[in-house]
Amino acid sequence: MTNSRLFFTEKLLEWNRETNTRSMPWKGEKDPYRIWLSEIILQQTRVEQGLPYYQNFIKNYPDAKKLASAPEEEVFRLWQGLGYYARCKNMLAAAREIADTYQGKFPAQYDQIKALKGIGPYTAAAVASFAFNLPYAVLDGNVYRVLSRFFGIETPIDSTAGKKEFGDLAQELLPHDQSAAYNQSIMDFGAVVCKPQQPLCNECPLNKKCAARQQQLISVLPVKSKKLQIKKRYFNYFIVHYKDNIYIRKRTASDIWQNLHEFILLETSTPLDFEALQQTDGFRQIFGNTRFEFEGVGKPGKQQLTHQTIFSQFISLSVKQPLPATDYMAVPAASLNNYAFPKTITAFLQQRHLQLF
DNA sequence: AATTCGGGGGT
DNA sequence: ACCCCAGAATT
Repeated sequence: MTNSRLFFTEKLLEWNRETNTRSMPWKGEKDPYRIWLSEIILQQTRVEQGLPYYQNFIKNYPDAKKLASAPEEEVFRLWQGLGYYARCKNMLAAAREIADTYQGKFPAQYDQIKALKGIGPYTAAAVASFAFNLPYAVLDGNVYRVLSRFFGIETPIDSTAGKKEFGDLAQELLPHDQSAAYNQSIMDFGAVVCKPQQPLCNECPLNKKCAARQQQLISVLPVKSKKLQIKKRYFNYFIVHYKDNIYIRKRTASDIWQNLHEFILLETSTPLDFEALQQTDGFRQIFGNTRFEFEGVGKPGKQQLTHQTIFSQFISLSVKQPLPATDYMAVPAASLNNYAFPKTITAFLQQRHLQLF
């Protein structure tokens, strides 16, 4: 252990004891189920955004067995709006694994924890340290930022080499007798003091030995090598009424919003109005020769995702005969709130209640 | 090793 | 616009 590393760990723990006031409902929590649930919800998600979901899940499913036996659609409804829906699917799979293989008792060994669906290196270390005080250092966005700045490491954090370098360093810095407190400290410190923008360097207890501060690298650390490309997509949704039913389906393709539902979708590579849409093959495949009556259009939607921009329009139609389209099902309009929908559709549904077609 | 998976908030 | 968020699974 070098001097600066001892200094780092000691000052961090001291900051946590004396200055850290960040409070969260699962802090100090020892129930591994609750810790796990909070960690799954908080993957790539801000505490403020995830908090109400956490409360709701704990209330509805107080333990792993309850979650494991819950109806899948009900669980997705609770997850609706939180994003990254694979987390929900994997969470259910993990809960069932805990119920079946471990009799509902959360496994206490790192390798067992890590083997559960949806649990990667970060979450395994978090649960192992917080619930069982096992010596595994967490490596999340906060840790990357704090370590890269204090130690002046310019290796890109989104590279294989970076993951190993930062992971090894984080593990070396971990005081094995205080893994829970230390892991909590470094993440809180990154969130409160060593923030992405406008970090509080003047009041930082580490500033004397911070390499980024000494070398004026605060704004360039941590380094990320990849830049993402954003695609534009045009989702034309048809809300087709048949008697009191509306056609929907569950999205299953390897694409966004897996396991969520949607109306009849005609995706186009360019924006098209209703008249132009009717001339496409896709439209004819859906409607065939079925006569339809135009009911109205909803407010156009625009949703910004990480890798794509979704432009959506909503066109309401009514038919007097069932549609030939087979992969959609006609469900009672009043039952729509039993299904989980992506944000762009729930926004439309809310809008529609005000307008009424 | 690179890509893809949401949605919200800050700048 | 762009970045970031208690990352993980898939390709």
